[in-house]
Amino acid sequence: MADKVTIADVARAAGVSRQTVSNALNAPGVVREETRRRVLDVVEELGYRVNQAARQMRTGRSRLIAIRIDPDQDGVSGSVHDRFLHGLTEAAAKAGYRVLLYTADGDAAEIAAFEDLLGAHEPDAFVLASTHHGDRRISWLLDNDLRFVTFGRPWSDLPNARHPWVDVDGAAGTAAATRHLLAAGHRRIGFVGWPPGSGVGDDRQAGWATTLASAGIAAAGLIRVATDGVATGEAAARDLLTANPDVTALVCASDSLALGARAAGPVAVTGFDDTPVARVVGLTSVHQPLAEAAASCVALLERILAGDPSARTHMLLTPSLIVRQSA
Amino acid sequence: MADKVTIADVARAAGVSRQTVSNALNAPGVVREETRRRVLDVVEELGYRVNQAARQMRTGRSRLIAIRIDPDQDGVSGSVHDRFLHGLTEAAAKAGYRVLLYTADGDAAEIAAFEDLLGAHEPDAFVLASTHHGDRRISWLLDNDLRFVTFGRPWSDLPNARHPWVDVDGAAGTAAATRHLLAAGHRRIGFVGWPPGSGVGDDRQAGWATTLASAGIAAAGLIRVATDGVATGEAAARDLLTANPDVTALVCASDSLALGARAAGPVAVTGFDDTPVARVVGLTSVHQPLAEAAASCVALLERILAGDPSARTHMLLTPSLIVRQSA
DNA sequence: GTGAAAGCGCTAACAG
DNA sequence: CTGTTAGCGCTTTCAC
Repeated sequence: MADKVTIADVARAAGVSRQTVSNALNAPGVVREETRRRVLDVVEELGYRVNQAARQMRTGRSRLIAIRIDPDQDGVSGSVHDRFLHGLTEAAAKAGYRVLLYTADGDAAEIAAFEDLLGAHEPDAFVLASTHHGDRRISWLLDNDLRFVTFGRPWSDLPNARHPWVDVDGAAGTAAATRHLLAAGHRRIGFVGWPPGSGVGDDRQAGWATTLASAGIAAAGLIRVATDGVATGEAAARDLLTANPDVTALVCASDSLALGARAAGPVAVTGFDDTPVARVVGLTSVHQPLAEAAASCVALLERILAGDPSARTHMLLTPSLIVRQSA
Repeated sequence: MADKVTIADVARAAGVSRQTVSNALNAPGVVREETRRRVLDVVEELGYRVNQAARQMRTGRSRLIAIRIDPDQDGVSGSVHDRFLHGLTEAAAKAGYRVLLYTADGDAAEIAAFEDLLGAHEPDAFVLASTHHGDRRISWLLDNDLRFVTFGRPWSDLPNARHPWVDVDGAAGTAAATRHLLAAGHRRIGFVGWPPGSGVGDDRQAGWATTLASAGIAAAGLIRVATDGVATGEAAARDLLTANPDVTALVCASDSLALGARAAGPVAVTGFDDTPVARVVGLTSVHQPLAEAAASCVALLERILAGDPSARTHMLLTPSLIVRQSA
């Protein structure tokens, strides 16, 4: 590490004042083109880099984006968050931001983490993943007038809940899976999902239900719920198939459930998330465009941080169906 | 967010000087117990938190630990890095540090990232995962006298390569797997691994070989290598079984290979990494204590950052075998 | 266009 | 044990 080179060094070498260097870097229009050039050359030559801490003291901006990292929950779909995180880091870097990690167990703990972080490293924004009904983190951030984007739409309509979000259209995913099964000739298509009330789960179920409905096929009675997991998926699928022996295909709300369903009988099965497991065992699954979702989060954040009020929007991305042997 | 409360506010409220507040927080021994108490009470009451940027300008320490995040490589074992990252974030938080992420494609790019980071956010230390032969990142960090720990031992003996590292004993893992198979009555036990020269792979192979040797069983000719992956694992295992029809068990260098090997014939199989896939399909696999590894990295880093020269050590952790149906 | 001055919040050094 | 002074590197006024 060449020892610390400050703005003063650059100014001296370029024969200008410190302020001119700062302007050349931050307000390109203010400095004569020729001067700017010379300054930038010197910057390059000396390997000068602005010191974030100093800049932050002055501007109050850290160029840091904070996000929580969890232990892979059910294990199988842990890779989803992982891929999102990678995309976020990459997109953030392109926009001149870095990603700061924190952990927290539960909403209350996460809010405490917000306070901690804000007092210490002062991230410019937060990215909240896995939003849920009555998400207190969101109202807290809103109440405190902080900048953030959620990856996941606001499932409960908070009174003042106009915050920017990015999400993947789960219903579109299961709809694609259902259409695929219909095209393959299946007519009795069941659904294995999660207990109602989980936002994400309800959404996925809706995609299946509406697709069947618009195809003029009754779907009633073909639903079984389970907490996420392979064993529970198998049990649920077995129940469903016992009650409805004519069912030939199952759309599942997750790869875990699908894996279980697959073991429950000789039916076509689709999963959700396109996890490594799906790839390995040849499971047809709905793939979420996570890198794109992450990039969208950063794009939204950039506008928000630039003070663009029209950035209080949302983006709903469409997933794609990866067809493999299982269906 | 209660608006920014500075050290001056605390000093005023506590009726002491700014410096005394700073001392109460940073040098507990220097301040009278009663004063310290009062100051801390006020700190609590006002919700004061030290501003990192300001502190960093003074002390030159950011309380940031940087680590690279990759897209899940082969997909299957992506969860390994994920779990490590979670453990690192948690352990770092306990030690008062935060984890900063960056991406880089290749050693050269990563070195450029080091320079960037060091100039801007100035992380106090780096954690390098997936070390490899002739790792130029390590020599660069060493040359620049920077603080870091590697998760993975130094595979090439650099001349000045006395840096702290944490690793999991891969050989012990495959040895445990091999012993398990021997105990189950297997006598002809093959190995499916990666091409030689990969450090990690060679280590895992050695565990299998030495265990068989010390059991007085010849292992020659029972090795097949493949680039990591399910398909390649299956092909390699098929070859091996064709050439050695008496083989009844296979120790594999990864869960991917093991998954493939399993499909190659009716043999007992063990994998490595205890990935979600292994759990789901019931594959016996070697489990790495990643949270512990991460905590060890942080512990080492803490000592290094405290200037403890004896911290230039290493820690080799022992993995455990998770026995499932496959073996 | 360019330069000089001030100060963000903190802590190391010193004086009391 | 406590208080004062100074300055980390940068950018936001404000003169020139």
